[in-house]
Formats: sequence, structure tokens, C-alpha cells
Amino acid sequence: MTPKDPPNTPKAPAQSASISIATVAAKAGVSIATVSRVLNGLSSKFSKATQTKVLQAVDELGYRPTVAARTLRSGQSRLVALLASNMANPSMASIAAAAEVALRKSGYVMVLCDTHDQPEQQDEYLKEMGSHNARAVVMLGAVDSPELRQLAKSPERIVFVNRHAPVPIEGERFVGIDNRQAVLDVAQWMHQRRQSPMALIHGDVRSSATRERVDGFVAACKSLKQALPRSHICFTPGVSHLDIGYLGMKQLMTQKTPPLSVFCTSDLIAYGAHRCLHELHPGFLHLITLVGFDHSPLNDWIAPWLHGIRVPYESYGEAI
Amino acid sequence: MTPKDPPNTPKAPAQSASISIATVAAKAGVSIATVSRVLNGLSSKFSKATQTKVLQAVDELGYRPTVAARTLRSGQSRLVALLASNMANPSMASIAAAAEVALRKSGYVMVLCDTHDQPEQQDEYLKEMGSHNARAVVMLGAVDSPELRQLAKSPERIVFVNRHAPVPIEGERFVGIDNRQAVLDVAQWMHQRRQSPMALIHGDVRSSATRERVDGFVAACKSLKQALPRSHICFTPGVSHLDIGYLGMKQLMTQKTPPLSVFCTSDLIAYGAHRCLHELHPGFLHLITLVGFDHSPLNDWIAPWLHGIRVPYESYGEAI
DNA sequence: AGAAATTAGGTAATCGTTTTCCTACATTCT
DNA sequence: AGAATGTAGGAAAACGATTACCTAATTTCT
Repeated sequence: MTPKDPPNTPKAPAQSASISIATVAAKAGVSIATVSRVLNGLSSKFSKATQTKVLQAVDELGYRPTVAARTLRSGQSRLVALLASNMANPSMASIAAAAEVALRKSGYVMVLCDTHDQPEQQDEYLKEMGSHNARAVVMLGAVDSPELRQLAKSPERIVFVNRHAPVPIEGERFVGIDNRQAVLDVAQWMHQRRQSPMALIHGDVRSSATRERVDGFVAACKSLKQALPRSHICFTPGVSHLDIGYLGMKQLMTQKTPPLSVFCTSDLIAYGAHRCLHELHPGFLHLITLVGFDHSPLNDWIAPWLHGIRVPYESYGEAI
Repeated sequence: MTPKDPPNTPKAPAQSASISIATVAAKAGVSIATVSRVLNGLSSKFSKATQTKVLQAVDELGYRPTVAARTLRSGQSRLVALLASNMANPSMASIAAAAEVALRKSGYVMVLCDTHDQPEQQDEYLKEMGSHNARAVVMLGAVDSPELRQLAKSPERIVFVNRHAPVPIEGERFVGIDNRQAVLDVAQWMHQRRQSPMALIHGDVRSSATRERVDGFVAACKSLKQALPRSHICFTPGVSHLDIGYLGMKQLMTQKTPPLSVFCTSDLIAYGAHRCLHELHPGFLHLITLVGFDHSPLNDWIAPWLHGIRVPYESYGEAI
């Protein structure tokens, strides 16, 4: 309005110079507030005509609201953090990918963090996300940590996937399959094929998912009257599931009666077991049935020998 | 100070009530500005004693600056976006993991986005990251798109990994191996083992990495006087590299003289080729040498049959 | 027709930082 | 001793959005 053009009136903004909501407002000939209202769909606060004007200005300028400002003012961001315990695991990667697609569809932005299953790193990330005003946190394999307990007080902002919360949380959001039912199916299938003796190689039982699978499998065997001697239940601490599988299988093969079918609580463990057979006992490769758990899509391609539970990770995204 | 305690004086802030820089300043008995200076290390602007006071207050309150406010004011965030063309590819996942670790070490936060090799999604993400004031963008397999060209004008904020920029950029930041040298090694290795005839299955040549590998391999064969007939160079469009490998191998096996060694421009293609042999020509499984490219750490475990170039993805993180 | 309610939109406060001034005081130089 | 130069730290203006509050103008109700 002032023809004197005080220095703060950017008449013709340089192409890529910051175009703020003020620029749009000026172009559309309305106030800043109105622009904001149109953009946020606060209806019955503006007329159709104004809306058109504003939207057109936005379009012409290619305006996008600055996330930082919006976040600062409203205290809410569209960031969702996904804390994965180990991205080297392809099944985690596929969950992450699925979650990313689903979240994006809902207008969120996913931040991926790898905690390497270490409480300190998990805490560091949780704090970081706190100061980012993250809308929610998806824990893909949580470990116990102080910050997690703190966050657990607002359970609606935290989702646990696959592995339950390490501390009891009332109102816990959980996404995952029924491990007990699944391993029951596995046990029955193995039982029917009469591939005794059976064995079990499992991972660290501090993970609730692993625990459920182990307990469930043992219980299922018992109810099926299927022998599963203590010596055929194997856990060797290793640096990765691959190692655990390799070492577990190696140990099983030292038994008097090596197993004919082996259930592994994860695909990676099964990979390890397979490698062990391949390298040390190639003759048994076709005799021993390996059963895994997860079934990443790659399996069909690179591990056709592997049987297993298919976990519908693709569908997790939606649920989250 | 005011004993009347007007409602805006949070005397004993409820545990998780927002503790801002003002809270810290009050507790330390200094001004907001000083706290900010101490936290940002603006030395010679405060005394040792003040520093101690402030840091202690920060520690006691467990204060963390609000990212949004900082970003808004300074126009810089610690966000780095990684746009990957396909997260289902394990080698991408391992690059992403490596990058995440390295960036975190430098105090950055990585945002992972999967563009599915589609220009529209890539653009959408690039815009999104623009409005997040992302410090930099790492393109792990870029495709051409309007927004990318726009961004290319400030080449210091964009890093290309593996695949070169689809448009020429002066001052391009690139991280990757020397594809031509690598495929030369491959060709020599195959040539020495005298596993003729040789063949090549490759992916979409719109990717600069693929193109370099294909061209390099063909050139290497020529210079080694190693026959590589046109009919043994295969590309079948497929939905994934796995498909491409499968279909490519299938086609090769219809030739009069099936190859004895096959170079695949990616591990996934090799997986596909392997499956094809496994399913359709099991007799050839041990006769044909497959050579891949990437060598994800999983290969040792699940694809011991695969030879190939190891790409040191772990070291990419640092470089980025 | 006058009161009440709704609609349309402007003004300005606010979010939590960083950063530019500015003011004292203490030190060093001539 | 007076001037010049640091040094330490406070007050307040940004940053770019959202939103509570307010004012007119219109519509609806009685």
C-alpha cells in the first residue's frame, strides 16, 4: 500500500529467495492469517473466492510452509521415528520399507535410526526425537532403557513392533503376529512329516518375540508328545543371528543322534545353520529340513531350501 | 522473584513440563543469551565461572534445545536426507546403515526415504527436505527430475552415491568405486579361468553405474580378445533385478551354446539367475559360474556359490 | 425492524532459539 | 591520567508459522 516502499517490502522476490507465508499473502492480497487458514483447511473462516486466490498464489510461487516454524508454534511435527535394533537384518529392512510407505501416505516423514540393540544409543535417539517433537516412535525391537521408561508414560506415542515392550506398559500399542500360534503350526507341520528327531536353535531370549517362540515350540512339542530333548535346544551367544545359527548347528551335529529337522527362531539363524551344513556336513544338506521364521521376500530367491513362517511385514505399515 | 506467583511463573516445573532455555537461564542466574552462547561455544564471550554454572544447570535440568526453534532461527538443521532408489536391495540397506552410523557420529540425523526410482516421489521428497532445511541430500541412485536439476545449482549440498547424477553437474560430489576398473578385473579373472563362453546379464542402462559396468565389461572382453557375442548380452526389463536375472538366465539357456560363466551387474541379478538354474536347469548349477557385483555381507552366508566384486560400502559412510 | 448469530478476515501475541546491538567494567598503551 | 581495547553479559529483534481475539458486514430469528 505504501508507495514509498520501505526496505522490508520485497517487491519482486529473487527467484529462490525465501518465499514465506508473507510473500503469498502479499501476492494474494490478503493477510497472513488468512493464508494460514486456507492452507490448514480451517473452513468457514474464508470465502471460496479468497481460497482460490490464495491457492493460486501458493501454486504460482511454489510455496511450501517452513516445517521448523510450524513445529515451533504448534508443538507438533510430522516426524515419526523408527528405531530398529538391527538394520542388517533384511526382515527389519522390509518392515522399515513398509512402514515408510505407509507413513508417507499418511503425510508423515519417517526417520530411521539403528540402535544396534544398545540401550545407550536407543536413549540417545529417544532424546533426539524428543527434541524434534516427533509425533510418535516406532520401536522395532526395543531394549530396556531409562528414556524408554520415561516415554512409556505416554503410551499413545509409542508403538512396539514384533518385540513387546521390555517393561510392562498398560495400553501398549503392539503390532506383530501371534508367535505361539505360529510356532504351534510349525511344530505340527514338522511332526506330521515325521522328521524326528527335532531340534531348536534360538536367539537371545531377552527378546520377547524369541521367548514366545521358544516357549511355544517347547510347549507344542510336549502336547504333541514329540520328543525334544534338552540337548537339542540350542543357544550359543554369537555376534549375530548368523553366528548363532552356525554355532548352534555345529553343536547339534556333535550329538549322538543329529536332528533331521531344525526350527530356527529367525531366518538369519537358519542361514547360519545352512552354512554350517554346507561347509562342515555337506552330506546332510539334503537330509535335514531347516525351518526359519520371518520369510523375507528374498528367501524365495536365495534360500529355496528354507521352509518357514511367512510374516506379513508388508501389512505392518498400515497398522502402525 | 515475585512472591505473588503470577500464573506464568513455574516455580517448581512439573518434571516433564517444557524446560526451555529460559528455565536454564533462570536457574543459572544469567540471561538467555549467555546460556545460548555457552551452549554454542561462542568463546571469549563468557567467563569460565559462568560456563560452569550454566553447564551445571543444563545438566541438572536435563535440558535439550528445541530443534525447531534453533532451525527456524538459524536456517540450518542437522538433518541429512538419504534418498534411496530401492530399499529392498540389501546393498542399499547396508549403505544406508553405514551412512547412518557415520552421520550420527558427526552429529547429524539421517532421514531415510525410498524413491522407488520414480521421479515424482523423488521430487516430493526433495521438496519436503527443502522445507525441512535439510543440511544435505544423499542420492543413492538418482533419477532425473525437475527438482533435482533445481537443487543441482548448489552442488555442495548434494552427494551422489554409486550412480552418477543424471544431469551433468560441475563440482559433483560423488562416492563410489571405479566401475570400469572393477569390471576389468572381473573380465580378467573370468578369462584366466577359461570359462568360455561368457555372458553378461545387466540391468537398466539408465543407471550410470550399470552403464559403466556394461560398457567396461564389453570393452574388457574385446581387449582380452575374449568372445562375447551379442546374443550373450542380455537385458530383459523386469519389475526387479531378481526378475531381470531370472529372465536373463532363462533366455541365455535357450542359446545354442549356453555360457559357462555369467557376469551379472548386481548381486540381485545373480540371485535371480541362480534361481533360474536351480529351478529349470539344476544340472548346470555346478557348471556355470555366476559372478555378481556388490557383495553384501549376507552373501557369504546364503549365496556361497556367488563370486563377485566386493564393494566396500561400509567405508562410504565416512566419505559422505 | 431490531437483536442475535454467523461469516470473513485483519492484528498481534506467541513458540524457543540465535544474534545483533549495546553497556559496563577491566586492562593496556601512550 | 586519559584513550583505546578487550571481555562479559544483558535487552531485544528476528526467524515463519499458528491462533486467540477483535471488528465489520451479512444473514437469520423473533
